Amino acid sequence: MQSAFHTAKIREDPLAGAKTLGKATAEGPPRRRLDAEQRRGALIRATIEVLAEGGPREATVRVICARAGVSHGLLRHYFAGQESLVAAACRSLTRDYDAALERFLTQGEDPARERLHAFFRHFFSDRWIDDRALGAWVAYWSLVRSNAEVAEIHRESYARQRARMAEALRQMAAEESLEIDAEAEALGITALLDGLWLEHSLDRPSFSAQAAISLCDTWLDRVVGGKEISYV
Amino acid sequence: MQSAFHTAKIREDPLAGAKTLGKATAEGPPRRRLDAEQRRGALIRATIEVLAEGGPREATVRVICARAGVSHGLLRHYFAGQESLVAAACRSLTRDYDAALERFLTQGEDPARERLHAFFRHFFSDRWIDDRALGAWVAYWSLVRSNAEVAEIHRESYARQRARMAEALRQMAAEESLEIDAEAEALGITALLDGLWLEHSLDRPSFSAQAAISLCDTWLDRVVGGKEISYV
DNA sequence: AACTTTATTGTACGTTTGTAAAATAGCTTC
DNA sequence: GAAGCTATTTTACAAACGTACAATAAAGTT
Repeated sequence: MQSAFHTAKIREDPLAGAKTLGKATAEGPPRRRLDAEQRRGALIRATIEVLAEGGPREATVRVICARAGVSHGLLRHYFAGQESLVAAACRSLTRDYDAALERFLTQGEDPARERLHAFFRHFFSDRWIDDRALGAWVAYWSLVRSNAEVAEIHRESYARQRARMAEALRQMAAEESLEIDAEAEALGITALLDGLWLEHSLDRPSFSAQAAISLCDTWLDRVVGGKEISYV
Repeated sequence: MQSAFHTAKIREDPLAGAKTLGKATAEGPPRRRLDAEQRRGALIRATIEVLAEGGPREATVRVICARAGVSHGLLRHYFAGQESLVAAACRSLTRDYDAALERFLTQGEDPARERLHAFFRHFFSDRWIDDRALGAWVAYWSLVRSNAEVAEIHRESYARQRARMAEALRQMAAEESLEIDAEAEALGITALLDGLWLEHSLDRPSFSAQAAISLCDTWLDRVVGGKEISYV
């Protein structure tokens, strides 16, 4: 990887402006002991960022730690090794997604159809359609295949995702007196969401976020058609 | 990467059984000079396989060349470097996909709807749902972001993909006297295909190939519903 | 203020990395 | 069959890799 330019080795200031403690020498900011959970969180966040920007190949121990504003020796103090840290980052990623699903689909007093629409809007907003997000997710998918722990994380996360979606669809059907196969419809709209999100993230100009949201809403509209789906 | 076991350094036989030429010493099969296009093809194929099995991190120059049955020094004789080879592999990947699209959607005398259905079946058959295929595609996606050349490959490939799909849908609409927004419907079904394929490849047992095919057919059925999609 | 604990750094080490370039050998041409 | 071309291998090398571990210092305890 000699072609990749060297990232600055300069130690980043994890808490600029708080120089009252410790001695700030000319070599940079002083050490700061951090709460274990905070440090772990910072390392995980740094891993996601680096994974997102440069892919798995650039996500080396030294680069991750530099991004976290920490020397590379510290990684093994909080994680068993690089793989373990990356797995933790993947888990964090799926947790964020699941939290968004729960917030939009299972909370609030709005009709289910409106809650679903709100989630579509959120999913194609800048919160998720982000240069960084795609890289992290793609790196995550690439690890699902090679890392057993990450594969398990994915299995659980995907099942929960579909279950939440099916539940919302069931509520919508009840509110609107429709007969639907909620599991099959959930599988479909989840795949539609994933596919639209992937392609929109890969090449933003190829279609608008509004087009994606419309297509998802259309799926809901067409659910009414009620033709049986053979869900084997 | 000390955890990764060392792959056997033994030279693989690129053409077992053809030992009439050269001297086959005890150290392995003799060298074979190959046609430039064949050698390039072998290296590209090896890159896809390695990318698929181990992801971008394991796809090192030495591993790729070993898989191609060639010493690692040869890579630079056919490609400018590792990145260039990987870009060529991505191009090959999209070409295969485009060829399948053309074969199923634009050839034959069957009604358009049946041709689409045949493509769905093909897309979720073992030809595409393959442990190796997913890894290669995920690696490809991860490069779309970081490699400008691969990004351009994707842009062209995706546009062609949607155009072919839209054309098939237009034919179906004409044959069945429907009024549809072919571009929007193509965007939707393409995303549905991508999403289903991704999730099915990531975790095969989570739903059957038949379920995926049914969902795609259902999309076609529901296109009839004819509600206007605002495709911005 | 001295002592303990341990978070954090810095250095070291053996491997592996991508590429460069010399050495070798297969095929063609004369 | 000797000469020439170049595909292929071999060797070499500096840089970067992940991990181990001794050295340092920040915070808590007495």
